[in-house]
Amino acid sequence: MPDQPLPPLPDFDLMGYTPYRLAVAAQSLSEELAKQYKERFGISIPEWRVIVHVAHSGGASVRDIEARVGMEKSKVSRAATRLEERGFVSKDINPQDRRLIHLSLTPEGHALMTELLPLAQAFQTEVEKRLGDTLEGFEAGLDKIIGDKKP
Amino acid sequence: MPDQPLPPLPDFDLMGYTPYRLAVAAQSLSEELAKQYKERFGISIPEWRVIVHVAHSGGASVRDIEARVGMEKSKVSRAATRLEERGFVSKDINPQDRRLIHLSLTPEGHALMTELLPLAQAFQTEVEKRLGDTLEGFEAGLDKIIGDKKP
DNA sequence: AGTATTTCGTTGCAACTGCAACGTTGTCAA
DNA sequence: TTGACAACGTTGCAGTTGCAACGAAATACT
Repeated sequence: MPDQPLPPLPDFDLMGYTPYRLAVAAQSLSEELAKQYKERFGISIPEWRVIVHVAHSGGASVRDIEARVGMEKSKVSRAATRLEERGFVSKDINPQDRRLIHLSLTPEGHALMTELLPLAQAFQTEVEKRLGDTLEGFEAGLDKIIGDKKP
Repeated sequence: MPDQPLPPLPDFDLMGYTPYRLAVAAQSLSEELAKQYKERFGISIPEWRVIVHVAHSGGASVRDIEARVGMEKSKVSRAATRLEERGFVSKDINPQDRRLIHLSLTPEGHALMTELLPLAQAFQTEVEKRLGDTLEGFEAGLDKIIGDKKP
């Protein structure tokens, strides 16, 4: 007696599933980018995000980065520690509120960013070129997924 | 003597950086989806990807999934082991090539997918609705980033 | 004032990850 | 056939992750 009593499943193609496709695309792009500065500067993705935000904001607390960049605070904390150990950022307590840690670029960190940022910009340009005329629609879609987070 | 000798950095906004935005969007969508079946079925993302591919292909080897889904083979292996321990898939050695492990759904796994897939489909529909008229351009952009992988 | 509550950053812990090394099995060629 | 080589899946290991718990510091409440 054959076991055919199971009703067929709805046919579901993972390769056409948007959340999956999005995850694959993100991983692909992230790895491609990370590879560049990982092997050249020894900077991981969390460290990259922290230092870029510090550079852009000109000094921020762990909580700032947690909120703006959407990283776990422990992740931020450990990334900041590694960056400090390497001499790229300094961690100072905020005298006004001594719970806060003020992260800022050291001269070495500044020098690092001077090398790193043009590289990142070039990658952005290359991505835009690859997206071609779909760029606009693509970015619009990203906006809709991310939602507005501009306080 | 003030320390102003540092040349200003190119102003770089992480929030407008496509690779970063893509990563955030992917994480957001993945977490939103994973939350549903994680707390209801105790299935992690790697497990989800494996079992969906097994269900769709009607049986696959670890290597198949590694190639098609883009997961590390050790990750596939461990996810498959967990799924087997929970009774959702069975791992049998392929008699033709005894190096290969044939993963297939158990009746319990089939039942799980019967519950899970409609949920996933509903999420897809919701995402499409959220993307609205940007859906087409967005998917086209994903295609350009992922590259064609349809053997 | 003094006390409770909240916020901030760090740390302990268990789970997960990627990578290399391994044993097993199959393939190829001498 | 035999031996070298490649493919497959698992496992050991070190590094990373998220979560909860923690101490220190600030704020709110009485």
